[in-house]
Amino acid sequence: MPELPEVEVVRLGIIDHVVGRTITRVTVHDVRSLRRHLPGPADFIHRLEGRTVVGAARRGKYLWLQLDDPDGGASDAVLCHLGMSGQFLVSDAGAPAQRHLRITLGLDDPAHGGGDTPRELRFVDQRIFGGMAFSEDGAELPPEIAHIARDPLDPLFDPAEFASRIRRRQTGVKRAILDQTLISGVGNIYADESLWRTPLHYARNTRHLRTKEIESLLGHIGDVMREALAQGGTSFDALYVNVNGNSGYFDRSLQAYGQQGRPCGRCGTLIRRDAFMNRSSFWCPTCQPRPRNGKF
DNA sequence: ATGAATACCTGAGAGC
DNA sequence: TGCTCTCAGGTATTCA
Repeated sequence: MPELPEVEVVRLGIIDHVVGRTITRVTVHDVRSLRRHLPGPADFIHRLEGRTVVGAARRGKYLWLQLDDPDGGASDAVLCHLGMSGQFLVSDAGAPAQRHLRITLGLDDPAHGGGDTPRELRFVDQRIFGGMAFSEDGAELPPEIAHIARDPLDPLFDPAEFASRIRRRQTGVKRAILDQTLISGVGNIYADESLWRTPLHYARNTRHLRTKEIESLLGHIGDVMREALAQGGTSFDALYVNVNGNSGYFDRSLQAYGQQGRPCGRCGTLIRRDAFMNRSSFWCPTCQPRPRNGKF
């Protein structure tokens, strides 16, 4: 389940394979992966073919390929979201199609004059929660995601503003940190891990959080993401990228997520699992006591 | 405006 | 064995 660290691993994994390359041919295998590109697949293909990728950027869980501006006009982008199951692969053009291949971007390398084996950037996505869209004038920040807050790894992320905004909310703290307009990049796994570390129960009311609790939570969100990124950042092959969004973090370091019935690493109490927001929350009943009256 | 619920998706696994 | 059901969850949309 790609959250911020996994998306950053993907960005780092593909960047050297796409920057400086021209998109020669676009194949849309499944139009559902273009759900957010309203003009449709023909328009998507037309706008991409012939453009050169000059960079790859990210905010939260969104990733975008920055395109050159041949007319000296607006600098466009290809906006991508991995959803639940999205992957990017760099493949030889002749390699057989993957099972859930949705979109293929054929790449040319002008610097090598076509002498190398042609490569493709392939978007594979089993559940089609992710997708791609052409973003006009979106190179710096796609307007489609301008409402998304900066993420905790962004140097311009403002902790004081976050503290101020979250305290004006009247909801559970986990709902708040999953809200991408307050802080981006946090998904269910890192939400539970951060809340366990702080520790805070997921239903604690944002309005009654103490300043120290917000500061601590924010610190742990940043820590858990940096640790996950450090573990995932070394796992991809430099030449044939198969970035599957699995940073390798899951197997070793999770203290709460998916740990129901196992002893808490801090106190030994068995970790519990609750249904929450059509998903699950994992928490330690001793370290993260359930609030009473929605307060503490 | 804010908060909460729902639709969108596929496949693995459980239960019968 | 084959069927039905449940579960995984990020985001846009809809409703209160």
